[in-house]
Amino acid sequence: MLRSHTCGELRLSDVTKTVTLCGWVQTGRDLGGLTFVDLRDRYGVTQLSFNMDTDAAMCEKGRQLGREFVVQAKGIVVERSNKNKTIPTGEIEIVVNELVILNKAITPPFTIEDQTNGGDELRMKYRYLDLRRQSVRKNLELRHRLAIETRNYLDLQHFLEVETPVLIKSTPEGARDFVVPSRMNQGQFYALPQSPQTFKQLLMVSGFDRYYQIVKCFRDEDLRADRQPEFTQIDCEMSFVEQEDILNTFEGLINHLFKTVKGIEIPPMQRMTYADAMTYYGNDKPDTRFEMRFVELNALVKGQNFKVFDEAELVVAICAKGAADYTRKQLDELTDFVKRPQIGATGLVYARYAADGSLKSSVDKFYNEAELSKWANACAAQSGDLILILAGQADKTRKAMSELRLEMGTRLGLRNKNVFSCLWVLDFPLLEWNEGDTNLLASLAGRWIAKHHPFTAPKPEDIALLDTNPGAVRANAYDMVINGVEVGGGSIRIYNKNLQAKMFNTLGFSNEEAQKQFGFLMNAFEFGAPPHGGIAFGFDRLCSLFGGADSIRDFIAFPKNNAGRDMMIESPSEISEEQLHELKLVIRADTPKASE
RNA sequence: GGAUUGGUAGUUCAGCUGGUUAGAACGCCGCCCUGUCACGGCGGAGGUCGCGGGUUCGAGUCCCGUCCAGUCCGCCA
Repeated sequence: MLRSHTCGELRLSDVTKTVTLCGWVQTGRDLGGLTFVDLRDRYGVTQLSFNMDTDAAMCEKGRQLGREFVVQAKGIVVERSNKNKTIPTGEIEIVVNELVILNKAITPPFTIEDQTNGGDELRMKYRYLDLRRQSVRKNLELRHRLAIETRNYLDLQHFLEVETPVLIKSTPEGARDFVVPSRMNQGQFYALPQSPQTFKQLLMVSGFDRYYQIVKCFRDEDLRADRQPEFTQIDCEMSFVEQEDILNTFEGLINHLFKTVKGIEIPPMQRMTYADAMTYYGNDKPDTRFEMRFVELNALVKGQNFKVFDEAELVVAICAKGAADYTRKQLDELTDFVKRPQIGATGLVYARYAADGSLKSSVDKFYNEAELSKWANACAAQSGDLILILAGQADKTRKAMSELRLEMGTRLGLRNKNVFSCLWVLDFPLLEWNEGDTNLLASLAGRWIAKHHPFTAPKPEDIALLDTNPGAVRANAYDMVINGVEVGGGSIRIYNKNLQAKMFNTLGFSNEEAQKQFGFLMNAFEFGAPPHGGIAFGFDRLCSLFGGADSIRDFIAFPKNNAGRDMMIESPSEISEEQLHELKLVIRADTPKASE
């Protein structure tokens, strides 16, 4: 070993010891006859001390050290005369008597400190330097803890971690696949898994009745702050269980993680149906840290010659507690907010329930105070509150109101990152009608597609609806939502061959297509498939939530940017003619669509 | 595919309705400084104002295009 101790462990009790430390030079302070150097490693920072009076040659050497030099320093631990209470090693310093520069370093493009001066782009390009910063390293340490505690919990519950292949087969459902050309099978492609879905179901057929894996998944879709093209799931599946068993088992996992990693006991999780989530929050992943539920006002506002409300399919309100003193400027800001194209509302109506008990609205021309007080009643508004109302086509209005609700939650300080509100959303619809948007593969246009995936079991009482009203069929599917973030989701699977065939039928697969795409799974199910179900958690999102951050990138050692590029290694990149030739691939200059 | 914000020194940014020599802070280099820990003091170097075109007597500033980065919608669970 080149060192006897780390830079984070020496204390007053170690005084007089001769130690050898290795690390990077964080910074130096040359006071003339006296020079201090902060030496940093993963574990902390320890001050090296050089004195012109005691050892002029060594002091001269200490002065020569530049930022990020890698050095080995041998010396004696002494008590500082001036202690630094802000760091754990602040009561001691090392009087250096041997100093080896293991490696010089050029000046880094940004300062490697907690308060770095580096912008995101630069820090991504030099990610290996950014990772030297304590704040970034702490995020990866948190990720490590969560992974360890996940394994501890699932192991105690007799789950078995099994690896599944990464080079698999492309399927038409769900997200776009990343594909990998096969050299040995020319003209054919592997796909990278969007999740190990089919494999974990096959493991159930094999009798591994409790499976999990912390595993990379790949989806070739556009990215966001909380979406990466490759991301990590805690993927789980259980046999001989019902929905309730899964909910309890994984509520247990989340409880365990909060307790062991954050030291928080969380209350029993709330549960809400998808239908209620949409009605009361306009969102299938409501942030339940605060109430501010939707109140539908249709019955109270119609027939007063206010055209906007009269013609609206839905008139919906939220009550912002204590916001009646919002200024005209603030209300205009909110109006601008909802009118942004991403939100899509055409306007915002408000009613102030002033502190003096009077009610004033932006539509006083059409509604008198008696009518406004009915609104206030419906919203359970009290004096001092502000009622915000949107109207229009139901789906769009709910979506816009959901955004407004979150915005108001933020403005009113109701979204504290240290408060955690966990929720199960249940009874998702089984199917979704796909209009055939421009971006989807043409083959999927104008038919029903699975909201979760094609193996999700419908609720037994809804099976009959598959023939008459597929959109109304509810699934035995569930999402776990924490603070408005969907952290996990899963379902009870279909294990009955006939029901699976019916499902494929509803999804518009011919028997041949179903056989071709999923034959291996359907065949396996003929050999005795146990009733089973599972769940997958977005591990990166869980990390960012526990770390109180909005972006998952800070919790991934080497993330990609929003164009799917790794700015450090500069991938993706072109490959050589030779490689293309070997794969029998030709890059076309133009890219006409398959349908053209 | 779309909306939107930004791109000026190594870095983070300022730079007004277009105006003559483009600034600050941090960092870097040099000198001074014996208890600093955001050390302090003095001095210095450092710029293709993302790129291309246009308007103008004159463009960092206005217009068009383009590239890069961020956020969001679509998309994705």
